[in-house]
Amino acid sequence: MTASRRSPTDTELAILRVLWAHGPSTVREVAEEMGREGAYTTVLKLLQIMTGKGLVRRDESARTHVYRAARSERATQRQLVRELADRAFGGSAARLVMQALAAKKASPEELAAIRELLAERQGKREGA
Amino acid sequence: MTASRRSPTDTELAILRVLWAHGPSTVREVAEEMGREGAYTTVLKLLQIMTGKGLVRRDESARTHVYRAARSERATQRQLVRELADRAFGGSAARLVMQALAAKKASPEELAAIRELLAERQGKREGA
DNA sequence: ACAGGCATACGAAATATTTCGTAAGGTTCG
DNA sequence: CGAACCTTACGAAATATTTCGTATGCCTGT
Repeated sequence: MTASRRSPTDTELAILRVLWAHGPSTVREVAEEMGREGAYTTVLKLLQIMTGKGLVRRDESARTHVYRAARSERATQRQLVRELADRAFGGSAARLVMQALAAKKASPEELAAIRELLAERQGKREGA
Repeated sequence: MTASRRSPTDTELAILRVLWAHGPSTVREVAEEMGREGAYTTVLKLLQIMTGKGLVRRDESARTHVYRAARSERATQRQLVRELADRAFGGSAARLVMQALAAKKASPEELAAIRELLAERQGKREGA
């Protein structure tokens, strides 16, 4: 199973973000949302390429095609994180986490959420 | 100031990993460590380009030049994390952390270390 | 001195990514 | 219908990245 290919490029990711945020969209909607109305055909071309790569699905039932992300935002994020861990942290997500915590300030709420998640994970070992 | 440009590419990062792990190295050493002895001049070229980009520093005092990473592994990791947060997590390192924890299993020791780090960070507010 | 080995430099091909122009054809409306 | 407008398709230029071949010269050992 050749499940996952290469991760989306920068521009592809920018497009995916629009699709995740707005749901299935036409080329025009994506272009507008990206603030690049002038580059309509650029977005079109990218979406065509992304269709070829399987990053998006295309509904051609209407003349104006509608695109949607093929994979969920979450699944894609996980893949990106995994790749970064492999590329720069010797495969250790934990080390990545520690650098992430150091790299940007998180709000107290966010820290709390993380602690909760951690507690949950460790809790699993003891069957809650 | 224009401190940081674009992050290292995949191959550049692979070279940096060698330099971080082994310290200042010659082209040959880097090539061997990467298991690409056949591609000696490729590694040389990359190192030359990286020198131009400021990613590595070159000691030319001997005939055989010695290269070292210009920035620490940690600083680079932080930059990469920040970029990923911006590109795929709406700039939130906290959300990145949560996905990272979900993406790969961490050992109990690692989880403990993370919890400790978190406790420390929250502790700061109270001056411990 | 000279041959062999090894080093750097660098041009240019091979790839990959992004951008844009233009062609072709459908739709709408007066 | 026919003009104006919209759509997709797609070739090809502009960039960026990676790879390799070749030129050139230094340093060794004999």
